[in-house]
Amino acid sequence: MQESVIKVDCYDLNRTIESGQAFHWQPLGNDSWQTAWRGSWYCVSQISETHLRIKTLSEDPNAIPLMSSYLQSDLDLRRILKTFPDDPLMQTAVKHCRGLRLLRQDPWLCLASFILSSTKQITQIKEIVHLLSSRFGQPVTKRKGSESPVYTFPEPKDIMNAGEQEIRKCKAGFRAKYIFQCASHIDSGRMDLDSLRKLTLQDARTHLVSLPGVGPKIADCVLLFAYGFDRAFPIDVWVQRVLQDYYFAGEKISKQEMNTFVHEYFGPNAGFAQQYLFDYIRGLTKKEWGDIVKKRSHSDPK
DNA sequence: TATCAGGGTCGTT
DNA sequence: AACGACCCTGAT
Repeated sequence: MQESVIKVDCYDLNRTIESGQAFHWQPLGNDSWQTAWRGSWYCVSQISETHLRIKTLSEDPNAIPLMSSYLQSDLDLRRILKTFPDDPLMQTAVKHCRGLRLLRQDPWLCLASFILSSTKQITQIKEIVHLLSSRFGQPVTKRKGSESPVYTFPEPKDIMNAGEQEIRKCKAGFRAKYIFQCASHIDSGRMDLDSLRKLTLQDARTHLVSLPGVGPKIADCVLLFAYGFDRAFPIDVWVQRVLQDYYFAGEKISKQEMNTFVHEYFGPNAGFAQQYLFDYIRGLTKKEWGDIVKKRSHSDPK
């Protein structure tokens, strides 16, 4: 067992893991989460405002640093927040999301997760990821034969061997075909996810969008949550609502204009800002959101 | 019981 | 650019 306590500044582990960017973590007590990652069991706990603890059964001497990198625990969050636009909604979101970070995930798991995400709720996405892992992944236990194991997410090869019908049985629905086809592209070498790291945002995006079942939104999620392209800005139903209702006050606008606005307005860390807006408004009632929109139209008519 | 929406994409007008 | 199809489940 390897164990290490790492110092952090303004890191909210629970909020980060539950913010709809990663789907393969399981709660283990109040402020602890476990997962199977890189073939081993891992547990991350928030032990104070300023410290996280990482435990793992991995023998890899780099296991802890790799998990730290995944957690992005040494990122200077204040520096990021300073670049956000100074409008009431954004600043309220910043207060609400205190300690929310972006993770740096594995491209394949991230890609598969967000293919599964289309018109699904976050709890459903987690369930599908869990079903796929428990049926076609590799079991990993904290102690031999004790508690119920956690499972690694299946590799593309495992998905291929399982077959589309079995993927479908994990409640994947029409997404099963896409997962299967993407696995095929990757396993055969027609798509090399690692090679995308070296590309520009636009080039990497073009490659991702060429995959079956991957459109602009899912591509942007992978670019942001796995590759760390800070300007990638996924526009899902919630963020679309924010842009339409709040920033454009109901005014009709083309996708093109919207992308231009987002890039210029939210700046170099647009993706981070997007996640804050997403996490904030997702928790609001319809009425609360309506009130915010109303207030904005009084104070700042466009 | 019926309808809607949930971190979309694809193929067709 | 707009629209239905695609699977399926929980909430209203």
